[in-house]
Amino acid sequence: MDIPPALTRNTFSNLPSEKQEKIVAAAVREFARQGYRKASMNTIVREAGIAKGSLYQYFRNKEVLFCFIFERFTLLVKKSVAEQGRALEAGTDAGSDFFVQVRNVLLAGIAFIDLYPEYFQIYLKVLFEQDVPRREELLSQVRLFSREYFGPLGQLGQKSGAIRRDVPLDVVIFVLDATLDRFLQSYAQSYPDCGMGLAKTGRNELLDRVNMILRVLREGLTGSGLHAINHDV
Amino acid sequence: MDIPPALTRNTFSNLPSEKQEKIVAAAVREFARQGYRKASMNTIVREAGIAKGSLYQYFRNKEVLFCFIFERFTLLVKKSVAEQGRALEAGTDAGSDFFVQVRNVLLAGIAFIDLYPEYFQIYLKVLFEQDVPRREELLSQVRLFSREYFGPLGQLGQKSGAIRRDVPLDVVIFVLDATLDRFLQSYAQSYPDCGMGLAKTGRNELLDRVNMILRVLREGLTGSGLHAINHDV
DNA sequence: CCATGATGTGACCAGGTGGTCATACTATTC
DNA sequence: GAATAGTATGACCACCTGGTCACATCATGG
Repeated sequence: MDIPPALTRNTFSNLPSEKQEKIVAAAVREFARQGYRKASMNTIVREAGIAKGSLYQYFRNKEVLFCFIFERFTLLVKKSVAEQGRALEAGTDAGSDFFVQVRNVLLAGIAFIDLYPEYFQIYLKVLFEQDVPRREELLSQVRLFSREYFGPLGQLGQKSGAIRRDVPLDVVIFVLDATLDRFLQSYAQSYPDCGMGLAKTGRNELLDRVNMILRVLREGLTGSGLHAINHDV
Repeated sequence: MDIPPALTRNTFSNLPSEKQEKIVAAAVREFARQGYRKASMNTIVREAGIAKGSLYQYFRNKEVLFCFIFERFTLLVKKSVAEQGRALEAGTDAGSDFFVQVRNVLLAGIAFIDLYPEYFQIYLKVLFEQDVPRREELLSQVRLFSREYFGPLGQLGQKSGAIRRDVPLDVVIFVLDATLDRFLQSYAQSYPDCGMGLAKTGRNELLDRVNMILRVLREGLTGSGLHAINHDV
């Protein structure tokens, strides 16, 4: 994504170009607050304490700057899931229960938000904005949940009998994706007021919520398995 | 909300001010496509085939125009739920099963989108935009699902035993809201690719999906009630 | 047919946008 | 110290935004 210059000189100081980092830091803040379109290059420049011309020496234009940052985001995501994968291997429950895995994905998401709240905010903004330059391309590189992740998982679940087989995989994934996605959104911001106030609660209550949501996904909203009759709603 | 003028003259023709309607129609299109911020008054004026000054004679500014349209939307919503309420009274299942009611809400949402897709699009845009002028105030007037609607319903469900009591009402509402909301989003647009292609499918398949999603919400993702052990995920 | 007041019009405004470029500066080399 | 190349700067550009206003047009009442 554009060759950030000034990396050929190496005057011993500023190896990874401290100026570029200042720009990126300011840009991340601005994009997280405003989304792509509303973010102002002037503001970024001002907040970075830098001249406009300098910015455009490092990043050809707004789109390039944004893509650079978003690619950082996808890198951080990949790093995170890799770490989480290793953590799982270390534990005993590699490839264990379907819902344990789902829970782990959700917890990984929470951990990511805790670590990089601004980057996650940018991701959300892209998700909701319509005209980010290379939106589809960028999003396809992350896709935290969704088909690619839950697809195989759900398939295995259905095969092993952990997941009911009388409901198409599509629907399974849809419900999972909708719930988890919304949960993370609620966690990351105080989303359209339905957030249950997640962001404020302590660690324990949060885990409680996670467990209860998973229990509902698992067993449904009706208590224990005394349904079976009247399957057509 | 600003007194749209030209309603005092009444030259027999254009009773509800045909010009105003032209403006509103163009504005609805534009806001539905672009959301509040990105929508351009110039475009609206152009598409309405009208001079800029004229627009500003009917609506003091962009905010007023938008609020006028959004209030139309809330009116349409209220009309729709009222009609749906009457339809329910007519049928036999007034105040019946919790999930039947949830299903009805969802179907009402689908019907609304079919009737007024552009207005629903505007609603979605407001939901996802951050800096719409009187966002909170406007949204609070609709709130299709969410606490106010599902709160009492869920409470009754828990009391009657239709809904499990070992999960807080908050969580019940959260899962319901997340799933239904996302479903309507998927229906209204081809939402971030997880849409199961709802918009394209026929009526029957759509109802099928609805039923299956409700079944999952009801009974959970694991087949029939053979869980009970290992409640802590 | 004119006078009056409401409506319609588009050139115009200030302000903000992303982006440019001649210039100034600074570090390196000879 | 002079020459050279890399970097920093901010005034400036064209463009677009929401909004205004002096003027033209029109329908009406006398």
